[in-house]
Amino acid sequence: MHDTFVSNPSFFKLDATLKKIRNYWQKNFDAQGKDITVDQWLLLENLYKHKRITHNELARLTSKDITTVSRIIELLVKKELVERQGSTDDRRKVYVQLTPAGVNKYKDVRPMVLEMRKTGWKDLTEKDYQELTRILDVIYGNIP
Amino acid sequence: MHDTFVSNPSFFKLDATLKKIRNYWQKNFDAQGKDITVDQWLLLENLYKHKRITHNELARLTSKDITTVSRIIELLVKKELVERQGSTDDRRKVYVQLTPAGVNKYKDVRPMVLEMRKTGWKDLTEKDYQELTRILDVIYGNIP
DNA sequence: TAGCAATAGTTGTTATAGCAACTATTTGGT
DNA sequence: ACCAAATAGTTGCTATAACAACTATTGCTA
Repeated sequence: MHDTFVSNPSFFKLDATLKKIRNYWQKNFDAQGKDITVDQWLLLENLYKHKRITHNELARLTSKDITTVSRIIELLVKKELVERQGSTDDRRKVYVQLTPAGVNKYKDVRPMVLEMRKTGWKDLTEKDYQELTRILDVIYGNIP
Repeated sequence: MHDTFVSNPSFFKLDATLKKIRNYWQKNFDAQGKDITVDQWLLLENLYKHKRITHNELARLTSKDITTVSRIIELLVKKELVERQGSTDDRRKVYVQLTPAGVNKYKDVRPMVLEMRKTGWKDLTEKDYQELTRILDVIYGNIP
């Protein structure tokens, strides 16, 4: 734990990298006329995987605030990619799931996402991936 | 470049880690009554280092959109931590620098930031830092 | 079982992010 | 010298992020 990295801008580098990725994804979505944002895509991905979940679970799965999830879902409902269903057993809960159009959107966009991930990882190895994962997990766990 | 990581959510992990750090920093700023946001701090840091620079340079240094910089500077000016000066040689340019109160704020907040960086890097080595830096730099460079 | 705490979700507000459109200047090519 | 292109910055708009306050339920406990 020397000053060399205590004073170094790792936060800045994480932020800059993430913005670069996010902008690249968004530009590609726009260029292909996908009419979707990066974060809307992340929710679609989780809804495809989990079929039918509450706002709360979706927030936990995506590391998003529940208010943010609520508003993104609102936009996805307007686009008719997602539908909400009030729970009958616990009337506080609202379940969310993809519409058929939402499933199509997922299948339509997914190949692009895989390609873009490949682009980001060019010249990096499986070991690099594991190292990145490990280091980020430690940092995440260190923070109270 | 196997499917194991092409399909894995590295974007998500970066995003989640960054949010964790950002929220931790902000909570600490608030708890100590620093009356400043994380991104405002990043600008202060750069202004302290570079003394007197334009919005444009600040945007480049921080990986922020120039419109975002313009608005954050506006808030810092309202807090009287920063002052703007129109350039005389090129009248499109606006130079920005810390006020004496801004310098004090920087010196007041900096020890907290160093402590929080230490917390994030607990149990990690200098080599880990270099690995993270290397991997993020490669990803950054891969993206057009 | 009455009442209070906890939980799920929405709404309001402020900040950051990025694009488009705009003004004001400066630069470059002819 | 003139006009088009480029540059610096601001403003308007939409989306994401987070906190606080609020409603509507459900669970817990005295």
